[in-house]
Amino acid sequence: MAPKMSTKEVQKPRDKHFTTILFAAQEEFATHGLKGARMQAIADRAGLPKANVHYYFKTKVSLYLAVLDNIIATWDDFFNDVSVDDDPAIALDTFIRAKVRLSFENPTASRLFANEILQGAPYLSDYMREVLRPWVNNRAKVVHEWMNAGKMIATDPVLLIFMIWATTQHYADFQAQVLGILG
Amino acid sequence: MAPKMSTKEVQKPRDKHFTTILFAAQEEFATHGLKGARMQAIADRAGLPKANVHYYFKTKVSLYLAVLDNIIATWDDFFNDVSVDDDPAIALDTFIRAKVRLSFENPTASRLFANEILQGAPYLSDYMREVLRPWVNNRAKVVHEWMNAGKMIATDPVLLIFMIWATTQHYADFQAQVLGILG
DNA sequence: TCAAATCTTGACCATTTGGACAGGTTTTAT
DNA sequence: ATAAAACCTGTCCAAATGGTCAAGATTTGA
Repeated sequence: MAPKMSTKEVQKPRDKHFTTILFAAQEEFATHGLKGARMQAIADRAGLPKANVHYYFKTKVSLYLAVLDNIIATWDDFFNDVSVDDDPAIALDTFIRAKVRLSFENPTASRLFANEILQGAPYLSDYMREVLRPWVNNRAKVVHEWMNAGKMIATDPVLLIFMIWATTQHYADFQAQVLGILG
Repeated sequence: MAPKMSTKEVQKPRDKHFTTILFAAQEEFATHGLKGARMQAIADRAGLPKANVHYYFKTKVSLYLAVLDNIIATWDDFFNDVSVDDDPAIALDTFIRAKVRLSFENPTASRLFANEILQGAPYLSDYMREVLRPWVNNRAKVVHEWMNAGKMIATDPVLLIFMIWATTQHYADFQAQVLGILG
């Protein structure tokens, strides 16, 4: 897979196009999915000849993986923002705010991630099992403490997290629908 | 566009394949979108030769439109289930139950519809403006009455409807994620 | 019964698409 | 300065894809 962009590195001027392509690909994949995306369309979005895109990313799948990798890196940073040792109220508040901010700042990434999951996460199954699942269980523990302290009505913590996730995700994903109906 | 399947008609035995293809296409389009869907894959799902699919639906776009049309017909029935004159509590309850039921009974349709909206609803814009928007405003009125009666905390009724929509939609759309994380 | 209408499908075609590649240009290191 | 490394891109190609078609099979109606 392509060089990691996740942790900030001294970015050689020549790598400029690398980032450009990554973003162009993110939009194309988010709109049309892996199969629907066209390398030519990605090249056009990036303002580069198609052959140049292929210089940076050998195949369409490797480009797709690089985009996913990039998104996950962003989200990892966000996941680490909240600690289990925090006050439950603060942790939950931080979670909601961070999720809303991410969904609005980078709706394309949210959409692409959603699309991948809608297909059964074929390229993310390992990540799902090893990273996302433990993280949710970890967050759920915090919520559970909160309930035990009598600070909120008892309910399934995991389901609560999913409800928050769903609501914020929805606003990122359904911009067009919301705008169309709310005017 | 192809013959309406929405309202039940006496279904000639020869139209059997018509429905089969419609369902196969719904799944393929829901998974891969319009561009990503392959006519051959739809034919395979339907257990028919590709040429036979083209006999019933001239082009991929016309098949896509027929699928959308079919989904909208189902949802229209559901929209009409709730009346403005109902007691607000009952209306809201009915809305939630109907939406949850629909999302679970036919998650593929929900997903396909979501996918279409994610791309700015290019094939649904008229429907969005003329049907979906007035309907939401209509539902919002019911919720508003409820608030005025002091039966619930005051908030934006339209936003409330979207929150309900988002939560139920999410469970339909993200089956894979939920299963992967909840086990 | 039998001809018209409808349905079925293998074979085929034009276009699109992902990707290879050679030859050229620019940057980097010494 | 200069050679090696990295980058750029026009051109090409094999495979995939949406769609056509003609010839045959089946159903329908009178």
